[in-house]
Amino acid sequence: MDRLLQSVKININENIYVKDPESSDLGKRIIEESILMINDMGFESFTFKKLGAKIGSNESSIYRYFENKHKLLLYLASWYWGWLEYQLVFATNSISNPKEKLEKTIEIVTKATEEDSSFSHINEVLLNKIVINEYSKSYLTKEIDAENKEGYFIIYKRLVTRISDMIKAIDPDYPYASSLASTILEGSLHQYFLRDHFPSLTDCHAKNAPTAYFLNLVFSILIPKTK
Amino acid sequence: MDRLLQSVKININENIYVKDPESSDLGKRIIEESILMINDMGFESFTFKKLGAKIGSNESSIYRYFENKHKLLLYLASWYWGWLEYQLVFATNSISNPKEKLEKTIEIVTKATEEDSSFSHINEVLLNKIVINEYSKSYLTKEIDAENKEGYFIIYKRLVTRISDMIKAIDPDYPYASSLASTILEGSLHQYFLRDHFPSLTDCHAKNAPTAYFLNLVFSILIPKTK
DNA sequence: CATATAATGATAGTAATACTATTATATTTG
DNA sequence: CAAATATAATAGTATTACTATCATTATATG
Repeated sequence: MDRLLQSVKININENIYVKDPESSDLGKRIIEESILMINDMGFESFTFKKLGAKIGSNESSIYRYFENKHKLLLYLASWYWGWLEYQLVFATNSISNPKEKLEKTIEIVTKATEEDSSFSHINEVLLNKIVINEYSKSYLTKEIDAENKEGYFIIYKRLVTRISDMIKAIDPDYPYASSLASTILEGSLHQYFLRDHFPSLTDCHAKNAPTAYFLNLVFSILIPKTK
Repeated sequence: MDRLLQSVKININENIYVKDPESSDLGKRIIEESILMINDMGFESFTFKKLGAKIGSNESSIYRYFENKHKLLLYLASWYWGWLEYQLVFATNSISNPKEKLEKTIEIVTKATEEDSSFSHINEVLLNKIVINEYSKSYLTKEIDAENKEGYFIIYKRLVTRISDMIKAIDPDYPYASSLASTILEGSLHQYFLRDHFPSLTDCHAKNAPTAYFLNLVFSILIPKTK
């Protein structure tokens, strides 16, 4: 990744945290270790008490950063989507050809995650796994409408909207640009999950196969004329 | 729905329950009321204690039917997918034209659920809502591989395979039949969720719009020649 | 450099959850 | 009617998800 990112901070809705974890060493350790732990033991088994023990800190100290583990998950997910959005904008900004631009976008949002050394306390590869396995749980709740109103999902929504806009730029008459955009993002996570746990339900077995699947899918729909 | 269903029992893996809830009045009340409660309060807030209070029974009695609420969710989901599979097979069995057959299938698995009077203690409309909002939680767990091995997801997998086979029947050269089939099933649930909570991320606002979206998607991919 | 302020840590406590175990009481069936 | 089975009632446990209070340790500022 470009060194430009080293001076970039992913901007996350301030209401998600009590105290910005980027603002202190303890905060960064909370983020760093929670990624490892949630990936290891799953979100259900993960607790602030266990996290405290692991980072040699106290449960009560962690509560000064996040109200609860749900909010921590929202933070991690927002960070991930913000990071992905940055990569997307950075890589596609200079592309003027709409088809090429969408191609590059699909590639970026569906490819296997690679480590980014710009954020030393965040393991992007594991964070991607967390998003695959846990992201749905952050919005499949009874509080969804209230939390959406609070803006806890803006980054994700902005990402979908960006992709939707690119689809419209290619085919203004296609009536399902938003649905297709959300299908790409959500569907990509799902294909990776299937690959690992229900291999018979997917054809995405090779590295970056989801990219090939979605490229084929999207451009079969949008540009059947050029076939 | 056809009266044939009245003599049909949805067959669910016996390891999901301790005692078959279909085998007693209390069992049926557990299923009936748990659907209402999970729909009302969400799976997280739902407990066997609350369910017991609601049906005028005891927490410990419910544990004689299901080990825990996770297993109950697996049961409800299996029942839903089994019910949907039955409808699908019933409605498409006599269709010999592969394209028509897949069309009918997409229609059935993506359309809004309607009440089926054949199973008086099960509210299919609410059960569909539960599947939309909670199904992912049943497999996004650390126990997924063990539970998959136990066969807790066979009905769902069989459904995806059926759709995948129909796709292959239309285009044997399309290399992503399984991925496309899983995208239809999972994507349909997701579009309904978006419609209710993130309307800007979907174009599926009208009744049964997901059906139109997926019909267009699938047949743009599979039969671009006939366009 | 002293001291105020903020950050962190330690300890305790609570209500609820997700159970298990035991015993009592109905209900069914042979 | 007796035996077996199903259900209900009660109690108990470890863990979770916090809240509250107070002590200690950094750090910042005057």
